[in-house]
Amino acid sequence: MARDERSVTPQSEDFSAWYNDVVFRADLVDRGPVRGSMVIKPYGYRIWELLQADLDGRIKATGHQNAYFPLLIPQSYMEREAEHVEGFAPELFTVTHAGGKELEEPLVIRPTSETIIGEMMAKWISSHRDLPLLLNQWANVLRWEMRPRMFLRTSEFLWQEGHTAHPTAADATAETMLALGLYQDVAVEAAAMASVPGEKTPGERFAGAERTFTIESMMRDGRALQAGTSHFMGTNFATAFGITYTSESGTAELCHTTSWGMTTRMIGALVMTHGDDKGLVLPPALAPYQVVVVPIGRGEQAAAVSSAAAVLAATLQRAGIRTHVDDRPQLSPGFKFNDWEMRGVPIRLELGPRELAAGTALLSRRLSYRQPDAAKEAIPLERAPDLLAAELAAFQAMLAQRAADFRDDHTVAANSWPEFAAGVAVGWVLALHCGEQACEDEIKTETTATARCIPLAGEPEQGPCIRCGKASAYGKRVIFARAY
RNA sequence: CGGGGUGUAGCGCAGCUUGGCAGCGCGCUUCGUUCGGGACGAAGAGGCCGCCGGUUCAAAUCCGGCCACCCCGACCA
Repeated sequence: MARDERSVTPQSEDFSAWYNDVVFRADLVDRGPVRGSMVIKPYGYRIWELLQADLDGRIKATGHQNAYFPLLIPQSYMEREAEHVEGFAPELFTVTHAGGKELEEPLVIRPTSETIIGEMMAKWISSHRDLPLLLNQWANVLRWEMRPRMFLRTSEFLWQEGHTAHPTAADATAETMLALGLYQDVAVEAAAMASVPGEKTPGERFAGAERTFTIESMMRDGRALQAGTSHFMGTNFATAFGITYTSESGTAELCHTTSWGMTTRMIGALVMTHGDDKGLVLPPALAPYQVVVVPIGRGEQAAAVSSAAAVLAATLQRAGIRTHVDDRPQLSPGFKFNDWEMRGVPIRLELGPRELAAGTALLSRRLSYRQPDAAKEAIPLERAPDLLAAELAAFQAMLAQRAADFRDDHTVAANSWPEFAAGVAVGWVLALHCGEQACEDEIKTETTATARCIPLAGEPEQGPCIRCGKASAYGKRVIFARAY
């Protein structure tokens, strides 16, 4: 391949290869020794920490408390909810030995914690006064995946899982929607993604849930990615684990439970939502470095430039802007420009003798939507904190707008099968569907597209199924797409 | 599980057809010169050629077996 060794595979040539190039070259991740495992490197982990802090704040602000449950779960727990075990059995890691001896009962490494938390909830809840019980945990989970992909599907991943118990179905449903709303807010406000909240069709439901909701996001190859999910369990787990309470009138009642999760997959989603052929593009809200200062100059100039860079960085830090000075002496400015573009830093400031003399810094944006040729711009140093705060806010908003425009530009409403097939090859399709599983399966076989969600905001509409012509279900259009 | 591919220096690869001193580029170390879009020179360091066995005077190379990882589908956050 004639391509420069130092750049990445273009998206248009092979999106999948592009993704791999970027996550490694941007220094987000490395491969672990075990199939499907990953080492999240400091730069990638910082993104996770920022997302985590944002989401954790929202979770706590809505009355949930963090707790931590064990990694190891008795195998028998998994088997108590029939659909749940059936759904997860193929993915389980099982521990059969400990202390050099075979265990009497095998332990599974949690693929998710409904069962062990359900068991504990049953113990902790006895009265209607104990409800609602609003728990969350930050943890790692393990699932044996057939086809791993960095961040998107690894055998071990990090997430947050909320687990709540409520007296009534209405309360639990409200909680399910509340959690979905938190995810949508994080996705849009922090990650600048254009997610669509909706409900999963029955075939796409979580194992053991009565209703599953999702936020679906569009990646830059037109595929869909589930970026967060929230489940209404009804009384399924309460029945399996005996999560009951005594009501005000003294009767024994089953709780209604929920669970909801968002994962390190979000990092992959960020990459595929905003990235381009120069590499990663990070929204300021989640960028480890929002501004990178590149000092330019050697010899006599170096000292003056580097101290000015340090002063500038300190000033910006004080203003709450995550700033980094790239003072690596052995590397040329040009190398650094490319490096930080690869790593997705929103704004770069060049500081050399010319700027020093003029009392300015040369500002360069990682991406300029609708003005791809926008030039570098000199900004006065004394106004840098205010100007950069504004620039970062504008950059964040620009990315969100760009993602929304991209989603809308790649979404079509189809009323015929040819339209459907063509639409789903390049993006999302809104179509009426009969709701039958066999029909969904047929669509998948023919186009590889699946029902992503029934958008909450969809307009009421009835008509014939896009595939089989039977009467539509759900009362509105369904999003179909190829998915990750 | 099906299909394809790859295992040789930290990374990317060549060498294998036709057996004969283990190579190249990048990176790394030291010194010097450089620094406004991926700098240059000189001198260095770095190897269980995936593993096990076989053939041979001699195996990275030929033969047999095994293992691992990657990519494309089915499963999934």
